Amino acid sequence: MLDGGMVRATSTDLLDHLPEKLRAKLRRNTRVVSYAPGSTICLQGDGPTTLKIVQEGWVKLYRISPEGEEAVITTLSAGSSFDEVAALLGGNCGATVDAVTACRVQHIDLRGVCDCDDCYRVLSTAIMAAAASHMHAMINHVEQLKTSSSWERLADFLLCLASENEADCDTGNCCVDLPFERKLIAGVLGIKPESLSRAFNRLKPYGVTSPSHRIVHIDDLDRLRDLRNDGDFPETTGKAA
Amino acid sequence: MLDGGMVRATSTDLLDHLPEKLRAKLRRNTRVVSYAPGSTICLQGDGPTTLKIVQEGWVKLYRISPEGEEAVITTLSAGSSFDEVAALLGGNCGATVDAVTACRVQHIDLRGVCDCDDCYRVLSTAIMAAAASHMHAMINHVEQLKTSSSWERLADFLLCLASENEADCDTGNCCVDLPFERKLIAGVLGIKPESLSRAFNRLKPYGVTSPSHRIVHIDDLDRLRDLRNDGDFPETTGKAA
DNA sequence: TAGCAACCTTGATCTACATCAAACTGGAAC
DNA sequence: GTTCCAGTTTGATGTAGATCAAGGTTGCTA
Repeated sequence: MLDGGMVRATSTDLLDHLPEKLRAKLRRNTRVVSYAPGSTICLQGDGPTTLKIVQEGWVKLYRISPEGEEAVITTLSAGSSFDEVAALLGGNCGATVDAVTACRVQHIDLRGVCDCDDCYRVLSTAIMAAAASHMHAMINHVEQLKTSSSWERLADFLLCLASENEADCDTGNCCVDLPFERKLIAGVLGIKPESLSRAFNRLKPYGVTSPSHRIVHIDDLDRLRDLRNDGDFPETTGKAA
Repeated sequence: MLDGGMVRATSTDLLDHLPEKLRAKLRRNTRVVSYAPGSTICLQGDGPTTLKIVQEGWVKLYRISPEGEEAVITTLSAGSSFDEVAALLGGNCGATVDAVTACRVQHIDLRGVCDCDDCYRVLSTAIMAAAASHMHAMINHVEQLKTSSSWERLADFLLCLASENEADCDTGNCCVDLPFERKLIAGVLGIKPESLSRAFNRLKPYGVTSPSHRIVHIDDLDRLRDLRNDGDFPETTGKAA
């Protein structure tokens, strides 16, 4: 529910629980590439594709619609992977991926890696787990797009970010660093930047303030969480309190 | 693009290319269940779940949001499977599934089926292929929700249905049988029934007419397809021609 | 075939979000 | 610092879709 349309950064990744022997094998097929912000990591349809794991920074997956409009599918950060299944089965890249911030990405060529059934079993299990988790996130995203308003999705997005910085945020107040520009946040939420700005205004009466473009302060996480669970709504015409 | 948010019915299913020996093994773990329209096949969170394959009829996957609103994730028909990965890895059911029409569903218990690595390799490959295809469909759906209007999504939905009845529909005119009630079509498209009704009206000037609630006639498939590719728009105020 | 209930459509109105234009901000380069 | 420019906000207005209420259809049952 509260994934805010964004796959969460984790400290671990898909390779973490593989046996050392297989990891060594994969390491030999790995190319680590650094990307400048805005550069393209792979294009939808490219193939045969590699397994990609974000080591550092943020990337966005997106499509360009026939009308030329960009549809952000999701954003990913360190620990997240993509194209897992396609890499193992010899398929193509499922969406275009751009670096949002400076970032470092592992490209792992899985072709021929799993000549032994044992390897295949272990690796495919890890890959299926990752695929299931992506599926879960996408289902949440669709649910959210179909049932929540823009400010509700924004609240979910902020709560999700907050729960990632567990360090300083369990309950009570909390400072959230926005990982990328608001235009992209708008894209993730499926709205325009102007509407995002107004969505932030709607959350102000609920203790969500923004001392600068990249920082958001939440007075009371539980209050915001309740807002998203109770069906309790902010004033339709609400402005800064 | 043109999947209309709906995973297409196929004559074949996930099991079709498995070796006979494995299929026999799976058959021993299979329970075939018939469902009346409106009955529930499984609940989100149920577990450990089974692999489910629709043999006949239509089912819908959905979630109930905290506010009690139903969000249709997708609909599936004969040949489509769900919960594949969760069944193999011992996870839970990812969404609630209801029978939309009378239908027959295989439930396959995958626990313990793959004691041999060989089986696992073959089965997991088939499962990953199915998972990748679902992922692809979900990405299309998100793209569609974020970039297309209600009538555009309806056009995609109809074109998708039309392409399934390939028999009578390649180009030119074509009759589409709606597989379920319009209220559910609205849910699939992420709009309300009233809006669906108006979306149909918008498509009338483009040769989409409806002699009865369950039948839609498309004068010229290519014209409708062009409409979705060219960025050419129907009149904002368009009514029945 | 009459009656009923569920489904669907239509009209009037309201609201959320988009659009367009203008002003504002804040960080990078000079 | 000043300048610049992209990113952001704000205001005015337009439009798609939601909502609410009423009226049609369709198909089932008797």
